[in-house]
Amino acid sequence: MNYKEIVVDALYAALEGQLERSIIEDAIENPKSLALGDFAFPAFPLARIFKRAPQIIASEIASKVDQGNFDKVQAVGPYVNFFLDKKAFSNDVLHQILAEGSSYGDQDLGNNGNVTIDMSSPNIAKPISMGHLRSTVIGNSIAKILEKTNYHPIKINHLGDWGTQFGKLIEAYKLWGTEEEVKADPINKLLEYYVRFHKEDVEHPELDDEARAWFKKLEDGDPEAVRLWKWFRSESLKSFMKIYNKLGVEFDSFNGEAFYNDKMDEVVSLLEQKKLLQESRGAQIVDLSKYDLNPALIKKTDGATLYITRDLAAAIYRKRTYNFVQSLYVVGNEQTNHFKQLKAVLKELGEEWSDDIHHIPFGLITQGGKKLSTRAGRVILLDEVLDDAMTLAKKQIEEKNPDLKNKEKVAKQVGVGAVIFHDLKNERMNNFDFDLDEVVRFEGETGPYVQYTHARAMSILRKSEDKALSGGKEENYQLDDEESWEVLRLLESFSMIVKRAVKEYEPSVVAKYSLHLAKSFNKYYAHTKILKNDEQLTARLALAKSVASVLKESLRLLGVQAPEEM
RNA sequence: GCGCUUGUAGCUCAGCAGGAUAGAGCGACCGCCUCCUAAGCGGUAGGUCAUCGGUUCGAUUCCGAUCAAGCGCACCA
Repeated sequence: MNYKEIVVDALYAALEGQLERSIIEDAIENPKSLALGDFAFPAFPLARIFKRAPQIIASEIASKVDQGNFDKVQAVGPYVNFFLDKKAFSNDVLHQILAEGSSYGDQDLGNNGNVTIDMSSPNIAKPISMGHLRSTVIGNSIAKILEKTNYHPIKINHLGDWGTQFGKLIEAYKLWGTEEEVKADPINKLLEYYVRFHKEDVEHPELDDEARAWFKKLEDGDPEAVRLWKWFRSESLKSFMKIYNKLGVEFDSFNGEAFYNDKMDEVVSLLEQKKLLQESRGAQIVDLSKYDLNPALIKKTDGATLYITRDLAAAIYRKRTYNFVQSLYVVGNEQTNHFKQLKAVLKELGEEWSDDIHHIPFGLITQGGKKLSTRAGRVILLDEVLDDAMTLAKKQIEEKNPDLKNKEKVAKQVGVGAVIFHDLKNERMNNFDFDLDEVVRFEGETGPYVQYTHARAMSILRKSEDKALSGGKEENYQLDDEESWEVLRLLESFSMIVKRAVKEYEPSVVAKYSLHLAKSFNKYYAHTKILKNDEQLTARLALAKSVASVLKESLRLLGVQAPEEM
C-alpha cells in the first residue's frame, strides 16, 4: 500500500483543486523526526500563490483536511504534519511481511534481463588482497540485489591469467623455485618469486629480456611454458576457491584474459574496416579526441595487444553470448578513464549498446596512507584477515555464550560477516585506510551487531513456540505505541531501499538500512517486554518475526549469513 | 598542467529528489543485567557542515571559483 497516496488524496481534497496532484506529491516530504509526523506538507511555495503567510495557509489546510484516515493532522508553523493510522499501518505491514517472508521487497524492475558483472578478477600467482575483496563483495551484493529486482545477474571472474608477468614468473621459477615448494604453498611461493624478480631486475635488467622471451614462448605454445602456465593457473585457482568458499561467493564464469587471446584479431580487423585505426609513434591507436579522451592504444609498437584490446573483445563476446541489458564492471575508480575509453571505442564501432556498460567504481584501500602494491610486497592478505576475524569471533563466543552449539560454524559466519559488512557499510567511493581492529570489530555499527539483533529476535520466537503465529488475517497485529512505530516505518520502507540500492548500484544503502532497523529494534527490545502475556502479545511477536525476517533478508543481500543463535 | 573522486564532531561516516533544533558509531566520562542473549540500552561532552561567491522565500544539500587530499593522464592491468 502506498501511504503517501493517502496523504496526497487528503491534501488534494482539502485544497479543492487549487493544486495539481503531481505538484502536491512532489512537495510532500519526510519530517526529520517521527515526533513531527510521518509526512509533512510545507506551505512555503503556496505563500506566493495565495499571497498569505505560510503559517496561516498551513493551519487552514489542516482544518480542512479529512482527518478520518489519520491518527492526527496538525499544522506546526508553516508545515501540515500527517500522522498515519498506526493500528491499520501496523496490521497491514506485519501481515504482508509474514505472508511474503523472504520475498518481501521483491519487485520487477529488470524484466529478467541479463546483467553481466565483471568482478573480483584476481591475478594468477598473486594472492587475493583486500583490494580484490572490495570488488568481490560489492559485485556479489549487487548481483543479489539485481536478482531481487528481477534481473538475471551473471557473475564473471575475469581472471588475470595472461600477460608479460607470466614471463617473469616462469623465469623466476626457473631460477629460484622448485616443484615441491610450490606444491606446499603455491600462492605464497609464487608471490615470493615474483617479488624477488622485481627486486633483482633492478640490478640485472637482463632478467627482463629473459622474461620477455619466456612470454613469447608461452604465446607460441612452447610445451614447457604452457605446462608451467597451466600449472600455476590451476594451483592459483584452487587457493582462490578456498577464499571464495569462505566468503560464500560463486561465479558463473572464470573466462579470464587468456580466454580472449584468439578473439582479439577480430576486434583489430573491425577497427580497421571502420577506418578507426591510426598509426601514432609506431603504435596503433583509436583517436578519441572528440570524446575529450586520450587515444586508445590498441597495439604496441611491437605489435602486441593491450589491456583495452582484450576488454573490447570481452565486451563484444559478452554482448553476443548473453545479450545483456546491462554490463557492469566492478573495478577500482583509478580505472575510470579506461572504461570511458572502452565505451567510446565501442561507440565509434557503432555499437549502441555501449551505453549499457557501466563502470561501478570504488575507493582505494591504503595501509598507513600508502597504496598497496604487490610488486613492493605491500599486501594485506584477505585469507589472513578472514582467519583473524574467525579466531576473534570464536574467542568472543567462548566469553559470551560458551554453551552455544556449532561454535565453529557461527564463528565463521560472524567473523566473515564482520569483514564483508565492514566493506559494504560505507559508500563505495570512499577510500579507507586498512585497520584490522576496525575491520574485525563486533560492536557498534557492524555486521555482528545486525546479526546479534537477528539472533535475539529469533531467540524470542523460539521461546514463544507455544503461541506460534498463524499469519492468518484473523490475527490482530495492531500496534500503536510510540516504541514500535519507528520499527514499523522502517519495515515498510524496505522495498524502497532495495529500489534505491539497485538504481545506485550501492550495497551500502542496504547495509545502512539494516543498521537502522537493528538499532530501532534493539531500542524497542530494551524498553518493551515482548513476551508479556497480554492482548498485544501476538502483535509484538509478529513484529519480532518481521524484523528477524527483514534483517535476515538484508544481510543476505549483502552476502552475510544470519545465525539463529550467537 | 588537464581529468575523475573526495572535503560534515578528536577518529570513521549518515544526512534520499534544497526546507522545521545538522545525526550515528568509535574514543572519553557517567549510568542500566533478581526481567525475552549487556555483541545490548541510556546520558554527558564534542560541529563557523573546507573557504568565498551565486541561484532561491529558504542551501550541509544545486551552480561557479578557490584551497586541500587521493587517484589517473599512450606502449602495465
